[in-house]
Amino acid sequence: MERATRYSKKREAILAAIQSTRCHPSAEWVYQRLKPDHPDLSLGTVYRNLALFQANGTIHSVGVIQGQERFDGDLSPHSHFICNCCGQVIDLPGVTPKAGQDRAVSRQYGLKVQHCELTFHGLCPDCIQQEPFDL
Amino acid sequence: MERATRYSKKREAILAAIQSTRCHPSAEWVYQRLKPDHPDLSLGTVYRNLALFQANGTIHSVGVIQGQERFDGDLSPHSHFICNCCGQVIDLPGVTPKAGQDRAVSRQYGLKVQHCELTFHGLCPDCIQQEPFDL
DNA sequence: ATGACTGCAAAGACTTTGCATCTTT
DNA sequence: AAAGATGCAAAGTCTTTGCAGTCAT
Repeated sequence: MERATRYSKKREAILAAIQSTRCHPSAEWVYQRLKPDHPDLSLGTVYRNLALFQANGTIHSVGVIQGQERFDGDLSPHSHFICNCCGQVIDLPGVTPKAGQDRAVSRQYGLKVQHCELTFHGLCPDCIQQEPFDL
Repeated sequence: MERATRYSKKREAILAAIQSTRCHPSAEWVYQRLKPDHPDLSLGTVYRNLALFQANGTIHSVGVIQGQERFDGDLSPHSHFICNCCGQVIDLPGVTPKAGQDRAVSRQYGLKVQHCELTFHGLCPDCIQQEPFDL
């Protein structure tokens, strides 16, 4: 038997915060973002709800970047670029893995592929500018 | 001026440990692995050397899996499958992103792509077997 | 009322770091 | 001898969790 889920104003606000930004937020970011309107919000609640959203597939994890886990509320197929310098995550709509590659891998290796992600790493426009030229 | 690097028996052993396994080890794994032969090895040294290897490109990070960062000493182009259940990382030789996609992304988005990775998530053969069938 | 949700603060897990000591060159 | 590398333990970060009080149904 699975645990029932009730309505919660803060849960709603946490999800809305994630879904209304393209910055791929961390728990701390969500907390700081909502703190002004929800002065009694606690970081523990943010973490608990992020775990819940992840478990039921409402959001995805982008992975741990510079020590903090980052989340994405956009479930449409797209890839990410992660800046090695500032940690910014940039969406790459339209960029996808080869079609059918997940099924090919499943068959070929006897795995059950549930998810596939393509990620690019490097320097974002901002950090390219700030790079020293004599290196 | 950059800092010189001297020889160190432990550094050599740490690198050898990573390069001689396909398990994509964590710092703790390397530490436990070398402890018998190097009783005075400390975890701090493992971390410091892992950071060094990563900085000079001798090893890659596979990312943080279930709380621990995992590393890969195999620099040849290949992809990874990560088990959502046990955290095991499996190499997928021959599985690669679309050719030229990194350059396309660089151009299209004004980024400087340095690295691109394709990762699959799901259940490994071991965990498929242990899955309950009535779910 | 019942069971879920939350705040708070403590605990946990992993990683980093300061400093004295030991090694390599 | 100089500068790097290490052990040890303390400190740092991010995340999880226990418990008592609060809220939704």
